Amino acid sequence: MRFATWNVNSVKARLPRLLEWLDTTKPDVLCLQETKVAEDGFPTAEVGELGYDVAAYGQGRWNGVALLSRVGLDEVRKGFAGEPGYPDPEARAISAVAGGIRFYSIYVPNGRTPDDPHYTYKLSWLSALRAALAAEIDAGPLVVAGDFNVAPTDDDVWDPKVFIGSTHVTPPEREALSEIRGIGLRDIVARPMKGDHPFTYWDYRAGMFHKNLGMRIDLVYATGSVADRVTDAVVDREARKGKGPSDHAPIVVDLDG
DNA sequence: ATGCCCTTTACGAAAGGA
Repeated sequence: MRFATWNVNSVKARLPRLLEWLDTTKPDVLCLQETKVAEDGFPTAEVGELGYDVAAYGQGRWNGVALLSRVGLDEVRKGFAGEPGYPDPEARAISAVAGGIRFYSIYVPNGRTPDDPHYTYKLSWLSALRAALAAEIDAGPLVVAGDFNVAPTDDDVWDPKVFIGSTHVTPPEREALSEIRGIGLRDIVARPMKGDHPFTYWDYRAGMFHKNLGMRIDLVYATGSVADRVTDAVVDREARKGKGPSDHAPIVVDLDG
């Protein structure tokens, strides 16, 4: 089984690239973030022609998550129990069972700056996610994948000095991720196609991608029942090249069986 | 070369991203 996660930064703007990527990479399950469309605007028919079922959760202009699967999609849930909003609910989490695994596609709030109310919201959201996951960690195999908007360690940013005083690297954010792992989830670290750091995001500006100045903020957390089956995990930086890419690259994970 | 910000709504410009 092959699954993947990808922040596409608008599924409409990325549709030609998404379809080409699906056709060549052929994941069984794909977790999408920042789709930026309401459910009725999702290109369900287009991905359906490639054999994928869709579960989408969107609100239009911002956010938006989805799951694509060609091995079934059951027990779809939009959001999670106790999920905070700002103050209204935002489309940042969707989960469903596919191929015997419950997959979460999540888009963690950005936080903006450490003194911004959105930062408090980010920490609350991560805490609520941990609680929701803890309640079902024993229910079966689980994968939580997506844009966590946190670089777990200083090795996960291209220059830690640049990020002093910024979000994505603060101790409370990193502790929130550690607490999520603490309920029984393992970080499936992908191998980079280039360099020593499996970065998944590179700013569009200033040739950051071409200098490989990125961040590892897209993550795959999985229960041991899934992690023990991993045969390969890679950041597909090919998908970040060329004309009209997302600013994030997909992570592709292969499982035995 | 992989190449120097993008997407949304809305029709100009502002917001958000990380």
